[in-house]
Formats: sequence, C-alpha cells, structure tokens
Amino acid sequence: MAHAPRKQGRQSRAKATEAAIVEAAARILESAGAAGLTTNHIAERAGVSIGSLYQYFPNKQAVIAALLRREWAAMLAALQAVADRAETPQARLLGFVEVAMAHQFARPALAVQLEHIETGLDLVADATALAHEVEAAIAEAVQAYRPEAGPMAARDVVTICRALINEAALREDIGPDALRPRLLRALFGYLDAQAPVV
Amino acid sequence: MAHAPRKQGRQSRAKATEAAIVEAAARILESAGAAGLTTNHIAERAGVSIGSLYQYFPNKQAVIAALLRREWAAMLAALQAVADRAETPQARLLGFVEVAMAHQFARPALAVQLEHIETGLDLVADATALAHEVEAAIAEAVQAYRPEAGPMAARDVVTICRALINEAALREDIGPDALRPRLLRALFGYLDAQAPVV
DNA sequence: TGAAAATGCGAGCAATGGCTCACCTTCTCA
DNA sequence: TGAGAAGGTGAGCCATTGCTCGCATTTTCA
Repeated sequence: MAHAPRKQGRQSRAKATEAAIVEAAARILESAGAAGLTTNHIAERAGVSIGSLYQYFPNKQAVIAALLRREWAAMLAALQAVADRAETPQARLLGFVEVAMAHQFARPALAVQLEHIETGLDLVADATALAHEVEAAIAEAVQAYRPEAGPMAARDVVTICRALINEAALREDIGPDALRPRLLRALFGYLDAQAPVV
Repeated sequence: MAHAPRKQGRQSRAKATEAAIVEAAARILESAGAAGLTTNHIAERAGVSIGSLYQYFPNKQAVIAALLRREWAAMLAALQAVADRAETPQARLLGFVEVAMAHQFARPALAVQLEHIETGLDLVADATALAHEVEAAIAEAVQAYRPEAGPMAARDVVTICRALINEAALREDIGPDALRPRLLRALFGYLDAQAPVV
C-alpha cells in the first residue's frame, strides 16, 4: 500500500525531523557515497526510526530530491544576490565564478555525489525547475557579457566551469586560490577567443 | 570459499565466453545504467550461466575492471596511432581531439557510465595503469604544443575536453561536427590565452 | 575411443535493502 | 484535564543480489 506521507508538519518537531533526515542523507553521501545511502542508514544517522522517515518522504528518491532541492535553492539564492550587486556583465560573471567555487569547496564530496546522482535519476519536477533557473541565470550573464553568443555558449561555459571546479574540489591540495586563475583562463579563453562565438 | 578463477582459457570457447561476458556488461550499462548491472543479469545477457561468469571473474568488480581495461586499451592504441602519424604538435593535439570524439560518440552512454563508475571505485591496478598512460600521452602532447605549460595545464585540458565531449555525446541532436568548433575554441582558448600559462 | 581436463550449468544460500504496519508517546486545546 | 491529533517506533516482510557448489556436457589427446 502506498503511503500518504504526512502533511506539512504543524509542530516544530516535524520540521526539525525532516531537516535532520535530509542532512543525514547529505552526510552519508559525503562519507560513504551513493552505495552507502540506504534508508535504514539515513534514519539511523538522523537519530530517527525508519518509520518516521517514511512519514515525511514517500520513498528513498524523495529524500534525495529534497536534498537536491535544498542545494539548488541555496545556489540560486547566492547567484541572485551576486547578480543584484554586480554592476558590469564581467563583474557578474566573476561573481558567479566565486559563488560556484564557494559552493563546491564548502562540501566537495557532497557536490560531486549529487551531480552523479542527478545524471542517473529522473528528477522530481520541482528540483529540475530550480536547476533550470540556475542555468537560466548563468545563460543570461553570459549573454550580457557576449551578446553575440549563441545558446550553446552558455551551456559550454557551465560545462567547463563545473568540470574544472569538480576536479579541483576533490583534490585536497588545491584550494580556490589555486583554481581561480586556471578557471578564469578557461572561461575567458573560451568567451574571448578570436574564432566566432558559436 | 573464495574462487580460484579459472586460469587463462586454453580452448577458444573460453575466450569467446569471457569476451561475451564483458560485452554483456557493456550493453547493460548502456541500456540500464549502473543500477541494472547485476551479475545475474550480465550472465543472462551474455547467454551464459552465472556459474560460468564466476569461473572467469572472481567477482563483479573484476568484470567491470575488464571492461575498463578493454576501453582504455582501445583508446590508448588509437592515440598512439595518431601520435605516430602527426608531424606537428598542433596536428597531434587535433588528432587527439578527433580520437576522443570518435571514442565517445561510438558508444556515448557506455562512456559516460564507465566514467561515473570509475570515480566511485577502487580500480584494479592494471586498469589504472592504462588510464595513466593515456593521461601521460596527452600531457606530452600539451607540453609539446606549449613548452612553458605547467603540469596543471594538461589536467585542465583533459578535464575541459572530457566534459564537453561527454555533454555533447549524450544529446542526440549534437554530432561531432557540431561539437568540434566549440571544443577547439575551448581547448585553444585555454592554451593560447594571453594570461601566463598556469 | 575413453578417460581426464576443460568448460558450462543453475538451484539456492546468506545478506541486504526498501518499505509496511500495528502500536506507543507527546502535544494541543476546548 | 482528557481525548484526539500529531509525531515516533522498530520488528520484520518481500524482493533482490552477489556468489557457491555439486554436477552435467564438451573437448582433447594418448
């Protein structure tokens, strides 16, 4: 029988429990990877019984979706804060790069695991929407910097930056300061190249 | 009890069975992803019993390792063929780009799945060695093109190209010809940028 | 040609993981 | 203050998965 997952908790306990479950999932992903992410394990780490877990989430996927939502929302908020403050297109791009680096270096293992999970999962519409908003914000910034850039340029820029940041965040010997020049080189190397923008 | 996996098969049947198992694993990865890659499923798809599978491979990981070995070896051979023919450093780099695109577009889903698996697995030394050889060949080509490039440059170039090719190979509407200009823009944008090579 | 070696088989075991259900505890508010 | 609602519990079901073991079939070669 399918669960009717408990409605939005009215008591503050409920919110705390739900958040604890999501955070437990995050911590397990960091320490044990996707393979160790079992519902029993999540509940245990959250200091909660499995029964409780299934009162807040209809299934395991929903827990992951909630975590993705949390992360994307944080990222989006940070991007928007920067976008509001930036005065030139270039400043905005630079700000975005800082946001992306900060996000990834804050919890590198988590970010990487989530990215892996994301590509192998049919996401809940809700979480996908946030991801799309993030991409749209970046695409807009790229467009502002290089008005003649095609739609592929933004995707490429995201792909390139994401890959470089991921790679760096996983090596403990490389911090944001060591990464920044290489990242900017790749980013503006692509955007400012002589060849016509694709 | 641990298996003593059967020695190198002497009969040609043996070779065929082993190859069938590895190829079955590849096909399952393509169609169902890592989640569908079970030993029972592999055996069934290979037209072989699980018993046979475990006579050639001590465990599931070994099957994956064999597949990785197969793919890395093919890639390395292709790279070396190009390197032997190329007359200038730039030609070598361009050739490498073609090899990488060809490899990825040949079996896009497989390449992506293997990459995911690779980052979450302690590889058998044997397979890692091949991967390192591939990286070394690329690093050498980068060094030849840009002698003043630091050790990070090669890594960055690999990271960038891999990410762009991956991304493109997964979208059905983008072929090698649509990708090539963007890829070259990113590659030489990075390598030829004004800023000092990192 | 026949026996030993090589190869192949598949039921089924032990472990694991997602999830349910019947029940208990804490909170709220008339 | 007490009854119902909200929140919490955990043994255990069922399906799946990695893998073993005893045995059958095929190949090789003296």
